[in-house]
Amino acid sequence: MSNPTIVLVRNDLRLADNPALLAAARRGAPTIPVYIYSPQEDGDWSFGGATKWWLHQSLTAFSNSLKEKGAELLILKDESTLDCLEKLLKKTGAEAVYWNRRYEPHSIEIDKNLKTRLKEVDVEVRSFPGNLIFEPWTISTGSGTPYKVYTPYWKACLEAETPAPPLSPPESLKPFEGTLEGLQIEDLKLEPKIDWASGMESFWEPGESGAEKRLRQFIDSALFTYKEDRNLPYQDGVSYLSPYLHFGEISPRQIWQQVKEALDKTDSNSKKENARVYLKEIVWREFAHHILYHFPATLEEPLRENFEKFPWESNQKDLYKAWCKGKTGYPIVDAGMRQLWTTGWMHNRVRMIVASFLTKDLLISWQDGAKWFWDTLVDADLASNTFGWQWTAGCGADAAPFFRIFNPVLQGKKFDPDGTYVREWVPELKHAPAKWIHEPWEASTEELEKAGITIGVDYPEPVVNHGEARKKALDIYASIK
DNA sequence: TTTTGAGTTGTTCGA
DNA sequence: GTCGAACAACTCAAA
Repeated sequence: MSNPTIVLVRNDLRLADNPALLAAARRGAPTIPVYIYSPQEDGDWSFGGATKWWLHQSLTAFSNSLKEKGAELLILKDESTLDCLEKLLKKTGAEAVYWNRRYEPHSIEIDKNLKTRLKEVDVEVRSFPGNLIFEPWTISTGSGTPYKVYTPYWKACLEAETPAPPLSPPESLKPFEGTLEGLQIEDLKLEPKIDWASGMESFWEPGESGAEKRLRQFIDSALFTYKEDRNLPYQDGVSYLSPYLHFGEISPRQIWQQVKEALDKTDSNSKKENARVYLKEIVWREFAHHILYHFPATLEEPLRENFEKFPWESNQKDLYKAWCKGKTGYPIVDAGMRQLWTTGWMHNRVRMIVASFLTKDLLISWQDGAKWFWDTLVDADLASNTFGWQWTAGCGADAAPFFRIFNPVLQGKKFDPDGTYVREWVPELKHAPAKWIHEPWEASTEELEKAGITIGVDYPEPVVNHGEARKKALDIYASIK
């Protein structure tokens, strides 16, 4: 068994709980882990700027950890993964190709094709489940259809077979002795030309060890207060694991196991409840993948058909721009959009607020919102992004009832009562008192002057009147029923 | 096939 | 200031 094993590396940039890599190690032959960069194959969904930045850091980290195990990460670039792989097979005499499964429609297409073609030339091809806890086709309703409502889906997951415990990292990988001409990670040109990433660098540590640290930190300091604190954007009440999960620097099974252990160890019912709320969030990610797998058209189209005729505003470029740049005049919305722009991430509570504002106050399509998030989020994930946007717009699975329109002022007062979050991201309002920081247009001229703010000069006027916008949205929603 | 109960994350109005 | 009800049906999942 000396002919090498190729391991296709994708969004599974970790040594631990990596079934394909472990299987390659166990096969005993030299292992060639290869990352093939082929943006053309992703079509409309090629990597956004923030994703590229993260990927660059993460490939570097993964390449180093592979080295410690004895293997070299080969970096290649090609318009076709298949062509690239065929050349590599020829060059190396490899007889097996392993990978961990992907679940996005176009990824499935590519991987299916790879499998067929490679089998035709007698290569041993194996794909493994590693990036989800529950394979999307294993959870179904009593009548065999996919779930469209979360609660029964969650119950079905709990009743399904207990998730297998995560796998250990391979002890060592046998190196491939020949020479292979690969690219340097720098050659992929993933890093931005102009240096806009400094905000991200100070906030994030991409890579498997960064992921482990985050999880430990979260379990030690925030898991048991998660239920309430996850809603407060000025606090570290959330896990910050989304980008690590997206790139597979940690697996959901690893998270599940460690959180479950912490949950089982405590006797406090309240702590158990808090941990359970977090596990439910991990399963929301599974649900988003379940929906995209069974309804691939939801990438572009609403799951609920009556929304196909929704008259989204398509000529409001100025409003869209104001939203993107965080200049809507609604402080909590602007704070969120600027946090996103600076760090590549936004607190989930605020994601709901800005998404509700775009789709219901500005009546701009969820697709436009999803595109912006895709380009700016470091955790941009096709399944979660699509699902989240459809959910807020009211056209997705288990979606919010149409009359649930977030009031950006109330949300601000409720979840950022002192204005700490707003002051951090909207420095123009730094000296605004908590009393009116979420509605600066209500302040008197004296108060504004005292805080050094002139509305319309230092900080924008509200781009729409929320009360009126709400009424308009309700009318339209009523008309598409 | 029909029936029944239930459905993440809100807001507003009126007492 | 606080509280409960109304919002408007509809679709899903299971019995």
